[in-house]
Amino acid sequence: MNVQLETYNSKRDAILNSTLLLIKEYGFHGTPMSQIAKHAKVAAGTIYHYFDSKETLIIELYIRTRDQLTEALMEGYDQSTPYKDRFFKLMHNQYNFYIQNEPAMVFLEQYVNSPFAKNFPEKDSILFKEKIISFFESGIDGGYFKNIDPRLLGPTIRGTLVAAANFRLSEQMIYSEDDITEVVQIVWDGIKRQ
Amino acid sequence: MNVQLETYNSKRDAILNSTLLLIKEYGFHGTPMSQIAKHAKVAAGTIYHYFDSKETLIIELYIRTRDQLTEALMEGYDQSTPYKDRFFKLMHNQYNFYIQNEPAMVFLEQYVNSPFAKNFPEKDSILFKEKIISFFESGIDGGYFKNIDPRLLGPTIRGTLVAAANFRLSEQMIYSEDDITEVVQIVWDGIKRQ
DNA sequence: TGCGACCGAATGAACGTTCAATTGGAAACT
DNA sequence: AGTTTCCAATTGAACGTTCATTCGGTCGCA
Repeated sequence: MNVQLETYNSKRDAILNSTLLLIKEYGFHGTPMSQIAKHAKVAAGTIYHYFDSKETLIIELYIRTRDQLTEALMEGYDQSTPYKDRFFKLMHNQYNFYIQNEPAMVFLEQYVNSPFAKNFPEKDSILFKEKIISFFESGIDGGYFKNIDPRLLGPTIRGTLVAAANFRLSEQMIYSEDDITEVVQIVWDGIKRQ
Repeated sequence: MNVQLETYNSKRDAILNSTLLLIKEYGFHGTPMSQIAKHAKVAAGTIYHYFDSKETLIIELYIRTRDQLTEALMEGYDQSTPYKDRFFKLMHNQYNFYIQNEPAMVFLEQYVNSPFAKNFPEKDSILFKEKIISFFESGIDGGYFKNIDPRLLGPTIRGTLVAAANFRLSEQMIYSEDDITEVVQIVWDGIKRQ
């Protein structure tokens, strides 16, 4: 049953995976549908069985990738642990996701800076954003953070983690838990109440 | 003489300016040469009098924009003032540049995440990067900063400032000097020796 | 008169998308 | 159980459009 479901989706997934890899390598405009088809080992027409157009293909790839990031973020989240531990856990998860999924990180960064992002309202992820924002708000209310607009915190943290992950990856460094902690410490020290 | 020089370059500049604005709006693949020509009020063929191809046009636009950022960064830099003041001055300048040149910021962000950046060696700007890195090194040696790999500091700071500038701009906020200082303070507190 | 700046229609390649045809496998029927 | 029916999945050649680039020609100035 599960196997059947996977079989059913296998081509769709292959198309999405190929799109992710090729876009990381050649960018949006540098990856024709024909190349995606070839890489995914399907015919060009097959892509249009699963996606209306190249644009919706990319938007659906964004949704899938963003959801993967969300899931990775939440892994091991434990409401009962101290706030600072939860914060560090979230940061570690995010940084690890970037390091372990370079194509996903590159794609997300390209996407958010592209016109696609403007033309596509985020819909359901708004709920997630509100969860994150309320998490920051409780950090401010609890006296852990400076009194910063909580909507500013998300992008700021993302900016730092992405920059650090990019650097680690481009330098081909073997990363360790110490590395990660060093970067997360920069974020924490930056926004914590002094 | 200067006037003649400006006249000589006016179409070239118009092409570069139009490219910047259109790419911010529609992205790389969304701005055809014909549209650039129309916006710059020149014929399509004229672009090829100044640039070999669309790719070199974009690369030269990157060089010009990056040099504008560099110049803005260095404005009012005074070697004789205290280190912390110089650091804050640099951060203010960078943040102000982003806020006041949104198309430039968006373009730079798109560019660094695009395949162009990989295929084009940076050449001369390496000198500038080394200046920045040695500035950070002296911050570490002087005991102001944590002992972080100085090559990590540049991108990390850029990530924070870009994220903050993006947020300010997207929220249509009137920004004030206090705003800027708040963001710079996050950067400073993050990397300073505790 | 010569030359660089400039024009814009023409060119041809590349691309996203379509579609008529084929396959395969599951239900419906005998 | 075998046969037919049916439709979703898949194919890849073909289509029409878009786009970067070219090129023959005009203009204006030295």
